[in-house]
Amino acid sequence: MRAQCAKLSANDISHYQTVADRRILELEATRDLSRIWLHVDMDAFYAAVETLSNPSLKGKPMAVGGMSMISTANYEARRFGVRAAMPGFIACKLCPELIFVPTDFKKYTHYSELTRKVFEKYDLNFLAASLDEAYLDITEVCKERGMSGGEIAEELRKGVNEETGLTCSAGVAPNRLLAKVCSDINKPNGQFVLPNDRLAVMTFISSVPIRKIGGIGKVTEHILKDAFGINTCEEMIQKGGLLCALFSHSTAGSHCLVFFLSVGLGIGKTDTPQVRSRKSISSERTFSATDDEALLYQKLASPVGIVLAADIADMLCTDMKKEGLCGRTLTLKLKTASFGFLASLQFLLAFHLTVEDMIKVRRYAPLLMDSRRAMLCTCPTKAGSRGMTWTVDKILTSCILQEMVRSRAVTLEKYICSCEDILKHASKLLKAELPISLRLMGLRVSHFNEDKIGAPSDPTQKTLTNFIVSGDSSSHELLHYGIRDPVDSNNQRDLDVHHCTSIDNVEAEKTHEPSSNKIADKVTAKNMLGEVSQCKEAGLSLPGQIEGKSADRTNQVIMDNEAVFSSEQRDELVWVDDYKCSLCGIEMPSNFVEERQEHSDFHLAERLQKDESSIDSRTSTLRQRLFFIYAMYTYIYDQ
DNA sequence: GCGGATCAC
DNA sequence: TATGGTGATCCGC
Repeated sequence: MRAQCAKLSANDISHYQTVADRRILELEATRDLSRIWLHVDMDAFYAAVETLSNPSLKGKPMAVGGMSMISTANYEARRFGVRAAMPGFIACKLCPELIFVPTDFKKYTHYSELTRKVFEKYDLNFLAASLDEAYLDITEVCKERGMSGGEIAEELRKGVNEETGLTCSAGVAPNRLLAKVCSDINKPNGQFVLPNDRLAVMTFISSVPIRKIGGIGKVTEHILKDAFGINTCEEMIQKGGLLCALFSHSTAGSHCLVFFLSVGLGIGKTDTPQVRSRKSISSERTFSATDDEALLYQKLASPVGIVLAADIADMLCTDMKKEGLCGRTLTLKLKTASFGFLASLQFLLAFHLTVEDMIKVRRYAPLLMDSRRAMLCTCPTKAGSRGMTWTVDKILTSCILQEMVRSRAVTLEKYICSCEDILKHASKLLKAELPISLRLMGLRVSHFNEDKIGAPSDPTQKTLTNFIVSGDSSSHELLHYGIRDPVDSNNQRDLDVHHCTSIDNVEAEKTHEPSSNKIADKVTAKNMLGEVSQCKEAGLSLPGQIEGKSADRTNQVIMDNEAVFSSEQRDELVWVDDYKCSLCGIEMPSNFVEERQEHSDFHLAERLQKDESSIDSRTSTLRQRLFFIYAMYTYIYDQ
């Protein structure tokens, strides 16, 4: 975005500034100062509830959660820097005295209900944002009782305290966006009132840091700061021209111009939306990374007879039954083990990576993670290619250490809710990903039965599969092209897996390295030093030890390899009669452009694999093989 | 409709 | 030793 900013001419900027100014005027015209909204936020809710049921915790630093993750911490613990969403073992280091209390949602739900009974007295249609937060439209109650927003807030907070013994904070403002910001100002056990006055709102919002705004998270904050120099809401307006030039004009979304400008103006929603029904239901578990297929299947569902608590499909099914839901889209979520640090280190050392290169590595990381897919897949993550500015630090953390999340979904013809159905389709989704090493799996069902209400679709219209199978279609031969119901594509998948077994050698080969690069390898200082010295032995040059082997030379080698691949092997695939693959005989019409490309890639991958093993037997220093793998991925990625 | 990404709590 | 779980939404195919 910075680059795009730089490209703008003075003319462009003044043009966009005009457009932005017009938008600002339009938005200003929509400003609604007629409502009074109140945002209530319970203070350290879970921690406070736990203290209530165990008063001996009072005054001591305490956190709700475990060694893996903390949900919330009381104010004593916060003084040490302990925060929600912090891993427990880190919190321990910050505060060795810290007391841990496991989460108990039953308790929190109970107290949440008590608070909501109080909220109801002020707004029957209040919006519950979570167990411990709610928005109330107190316009009417203020009028009826002739009280100010501040007075109502005082009374409500007192009521909550009497009812529960807990304290809360409140913000009163003309809209929800502002009310939320306000409730944070005098936290804990305090309140802040922003009057329904345009000047007051503008003065208030001008100095608010953008991160305080709901919807602006870590990433958006970083983009706005880094690319536009926007730190406060006021600057949203000042840099309106730039924002206008680079953000979409769509009317919704937290990443659109209208949203950013309204934040700058302190404009937010004032309506009471109708209660929205849920759109999906899911269950997921984190576990210690494994690539054991039986174990992975077992995480989805235990073998018959053995019921484990951590059975994802069963948990989901139970929840669905509770809510009486049936859905027809099933999504499998996967979190792969973190990208091996040692593997990354080898890349760094081998290629003297610049920042640019590191971005590439991140792009290739998913390919490296999963060599089988890498050969067929042409879609690595695009995150690194969006022109975001990356600090070296950011790259190191996200490129090397960040785990990768994927999802795979099917939409079925029938609505499902039984554990068997969920499991059947989930297993197929998982099967297509094997082999893989995972540390999390999750299942989500969406596209519920009720979704249809109000949808313009014609229930009598047949699906494509039905259309073909039922014989309405005159082109029965379509079936001969291998078009199947995706749900029933097991055979095809099996074929892929079979074809790809040879490719797994890339991965298998790694285990023959002097020290293995297995995913989720433990990284210790000792380990790392050992690895570096082994890199040396294997002929890898290290920074500062480079003679003729400069980064340029490295690039040259890669480019040479690329050139060879492109000229010789790219065109060797011939479609006989423009129809049949000369290598394996598979039939594919010429208009299946992408499918054909993928098919060629597959044969290419096969070929590369063979080449690599022959090189491996001839010479093969670690360095050479890294070159080879790098070039291979580069080529496939570019394809 | 799918998959990645972001966000809230 | 060790960095969660649930749900929503948006964007670009």
